[in-house]
Amino acid sequence: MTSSAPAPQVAHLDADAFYVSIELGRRPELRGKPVVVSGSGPRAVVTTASYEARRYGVGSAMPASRARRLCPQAVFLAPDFTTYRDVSARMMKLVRATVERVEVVGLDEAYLDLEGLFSPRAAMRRLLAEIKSELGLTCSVGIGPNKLVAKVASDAEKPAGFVVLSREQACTRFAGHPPSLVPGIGPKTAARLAQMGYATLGQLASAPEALLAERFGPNLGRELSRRARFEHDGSVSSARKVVSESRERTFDTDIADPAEMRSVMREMALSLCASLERHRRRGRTIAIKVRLDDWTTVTRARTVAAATCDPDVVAAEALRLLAEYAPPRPVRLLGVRVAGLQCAPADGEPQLAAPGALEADQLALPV
DNA sequence: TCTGGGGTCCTTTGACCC
DNA sequence: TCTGGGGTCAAAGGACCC
Repeated sequence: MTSSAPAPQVAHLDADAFYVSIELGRRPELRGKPVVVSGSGPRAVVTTASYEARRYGVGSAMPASRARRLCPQAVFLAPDFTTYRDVSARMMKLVRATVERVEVVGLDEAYLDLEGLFSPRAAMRRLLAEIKSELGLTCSVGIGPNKLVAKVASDAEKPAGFVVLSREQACTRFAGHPPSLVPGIGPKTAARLAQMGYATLGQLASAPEALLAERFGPNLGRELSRRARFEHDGSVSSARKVVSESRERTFDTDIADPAEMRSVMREMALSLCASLERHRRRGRTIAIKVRLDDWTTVTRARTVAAATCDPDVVAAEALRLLAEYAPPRPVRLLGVRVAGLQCAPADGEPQLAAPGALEADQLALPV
């Protein structure tokens, strides 16, 4: 490398087995044992598994019933999101005391803009030590020239990893890994790529971009090609706008009784509106989601004249949409959503129309 | 093996307007 | 009058992420 401008440095900080670690903090007798945080119903899934439980094949998003079969001796704990949110807030406070620009992604991870830091690596080491001593949590860190490299690097040596890579090093190191290693390439896209003969990031990186564009559309095609080369120019942005809020519920057993569906829908609309009200949010688009017993998922939406968080309006519209769809089979999930959110006007003030002047950004895949 | 909940964003399609 | 193109908006579906 010669005289190119110094690459911006980004860190990705990711708490290891976050929920489980918090639980172990208050139940130290469980340390070293397989521990699983999951719901309790027949259709619950695993939220987090300790590394001991992972050795038995237990992993996130797996049905809890299967986790129990794989590891019957595991201790199953119900999630306590109130505490997790609290610990997360304390962790992010420590992060912000170290770095000015922080992009929080979920409760347990964040991107940090290291620009301007005197000694980024030393600063990150100190931050890790602080998080460990104050909260008892171990984190993994990835550092790279962009968010994509940082993210994949932080995942590479979990738990307690500390991996610094240039873009070129990332390309070399992960060339033999499947494309799904990269965020934004999920199972569906990975399967299509595999069918085209691109089973590794190295192969994908040398695929003709025109071919990818033809198969996946110009935006995603180009993005796949760039990601395979670990190119990414999204910046670390502290402010994200909430665009929708929802409630949904999966039933322990499917329901077929319309009256029961209406009752659940009403209940969720009330809870949703209470939260919208609390956050001074209103939205114009009211949508429902219905998942049938055969897993087909249908959404229906209607945009109303004025933004609202009125439970009567939201519930009535949701019930109307449900009646119009009239689920033809038993239902396993119902949901309600309010989108097109805007902040409520100050009392008595008329609401200005949203400018809607969003930047024409590049394809906004995660990372 | 039988798949949560809460989100974001993209693509496609169709309506409507100029 | 007919046709086409472009822009915008809304709806629906789907992929993906934590």
